[in-house]
Amino acid sequence: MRILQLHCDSIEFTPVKREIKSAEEIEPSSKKIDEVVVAFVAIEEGDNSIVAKKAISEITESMKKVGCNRLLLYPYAHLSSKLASPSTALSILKEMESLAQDLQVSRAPFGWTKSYKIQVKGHPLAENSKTITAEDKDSTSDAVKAESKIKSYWYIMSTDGKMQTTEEFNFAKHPNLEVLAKYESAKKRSVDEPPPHVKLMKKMAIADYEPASDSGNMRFFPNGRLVKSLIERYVTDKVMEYGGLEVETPIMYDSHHPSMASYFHRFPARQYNINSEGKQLFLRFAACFGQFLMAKDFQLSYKNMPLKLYELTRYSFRKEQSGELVGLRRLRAFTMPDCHAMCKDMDQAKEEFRKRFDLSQELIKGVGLDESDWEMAIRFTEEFYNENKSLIEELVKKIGKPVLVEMWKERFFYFVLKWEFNYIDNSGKASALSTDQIDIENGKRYNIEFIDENNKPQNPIILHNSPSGAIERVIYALLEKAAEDTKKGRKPQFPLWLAPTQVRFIPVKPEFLDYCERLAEKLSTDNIRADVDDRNESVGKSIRDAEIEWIRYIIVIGEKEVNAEKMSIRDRKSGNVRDLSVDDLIKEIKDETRDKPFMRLNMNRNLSKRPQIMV
RNA sequence: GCCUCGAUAGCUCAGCCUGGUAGAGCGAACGCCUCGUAAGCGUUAGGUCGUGGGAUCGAAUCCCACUCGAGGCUCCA
Repeated sequence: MRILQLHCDSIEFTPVKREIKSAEEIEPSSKKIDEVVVAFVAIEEGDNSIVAKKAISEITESMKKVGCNRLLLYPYAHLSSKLASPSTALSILKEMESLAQDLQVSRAPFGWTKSYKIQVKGHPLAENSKTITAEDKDSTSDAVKAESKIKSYWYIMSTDGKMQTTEEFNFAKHPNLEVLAKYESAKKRSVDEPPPHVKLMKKMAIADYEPASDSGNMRFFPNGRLVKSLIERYVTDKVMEYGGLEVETPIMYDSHHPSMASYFHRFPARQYNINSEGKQLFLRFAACFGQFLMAKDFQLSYKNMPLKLYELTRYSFRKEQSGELVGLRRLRAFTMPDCHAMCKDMDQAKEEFRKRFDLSQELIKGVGLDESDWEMAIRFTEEFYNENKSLIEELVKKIGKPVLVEMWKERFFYFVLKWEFNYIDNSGKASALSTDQIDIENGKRYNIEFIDENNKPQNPIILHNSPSGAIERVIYALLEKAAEDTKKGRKPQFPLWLAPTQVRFIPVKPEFLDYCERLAEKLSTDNIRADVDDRNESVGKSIRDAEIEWIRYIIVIGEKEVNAEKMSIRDRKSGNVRDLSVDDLIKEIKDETRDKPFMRLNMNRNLSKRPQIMV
């Protein structure tokens, strides 16, 4: 965007004739303004809401200096040779006009040939030109600056509810909590090697970077897609069991919709922006928008509450800073289960909050992360704590170990209480998995209303729960955990229900291939992922390859097996070779994967038919 | 976004300091072997040395810019 800014005694302009088809519909009459700053503005390709905001804040600033409060926005194409489309230009001008409501703002009509008379003042600040781009550093808005100023008080709360400062607390028995506390409050980092999951996600043919996309947008190979699908299915099933109603909402929204504009004003986002036909669209960074806009259109009574809407976003987008993107830990496009509960009052919200806490805890264990793998952080305002001590203490008691507390003197965010489970990885980094928040602001912002017992409209309190956190991040945690196992001399493995291959058959000689195929077929009709190494390789080589793929059950088939009831089964978990019948094996696998979703093998059953994805 | 480091065959890496026709292992193709619980043997193919520019008779190697990745800083509503 280019701006020529002039402090004037007066300007008088007259629309003469329409210059373009999309010119504004106006009554072409002359207009004279005295004591005014005129901003001649050319909207350029790539300009967006951020540029508009920045332009207005710069204009406002310089107007303060010259002591003038009256602004005229004057579309002026000739300042630039790479103009935006007229429709975009007009909508950005309108946006600037609405952003400048603190001033007496007016706007010359767009798309008209105008004649004008102008009398510019003669002082040193009277004339000024600006070039404004989205990339400039200064685009961080006041809200972001304010956010960085809020003061946090850090404590550790023990299971008996006792709070000690992080300095007082004895971390001897809680090394991971210490890592989290240091990570969050002191921002201490000490890492000099890449996180091991990055290597593993490639090696195990789970996922990889896609250079043709933007950074942080991953591709998932068949194995990765399978693992991801299973976790997605599991989380969705559990949330629906809890009572979440699954919905689907658009991935992009109009930045100028009143609810969005208000939200951005308060919480400026790092979002992907798309300009299309004059609309400034942004890619969602959570499912909130879609679900709130949907709930707003529902007719709700207190009898319908709590109303629980759920969506698994594929994808949510956050344009994180490039330096912060790592493997599957921090992405720009990610899959986020997001379940909102609209509650009629704080009592109901608190009751629901408890249920979701239990759900999240169950879920995170279900995907294969033990309590020792993660640490809880809980954040609240001082006021909320004083009024709701018992709720907070109850949650800590449920976790059964001390948690990190962040307390704010005043509320800045839209929530009064928030907790997360943080996975602590090999490099001592903490990443949030499950989380829930009590939101007392967005019900009103989005005009979500229900009719209460007294026939009065009310805004609900909204809970924001991601019961597992981003699915990619769950996979990251599982891979980091596997890397840790390797480091400690244990064999790494996926939980059996997530293993891309659960059982592998290896024939001693090609003549036993048919028998292997029949067994694999039998297992797959029983919903077990079994495959066959039909390559002409030595038995030793085939076993080695199966071990490298972390396959839980490896079964070598030869003369002995064909003629006997039992097979010798190499079990990765115990490390032993055991003799089991097919039926006993099926039963064992069924028992271990009970209550978990199943999907069929996502690769050809025969190894010789598979592409080599990662060596 | 800023600072530091890196990018060589499908994968993992050597070569770079000290410029002179591009190397290994794994993987792939083909052939031999027909095998009992972590790598059987041989042959062959495979590389604009991340991209673009510069200095040089000559660049994977020296210089600059960019892209992508890693670590740190910042950020994570």
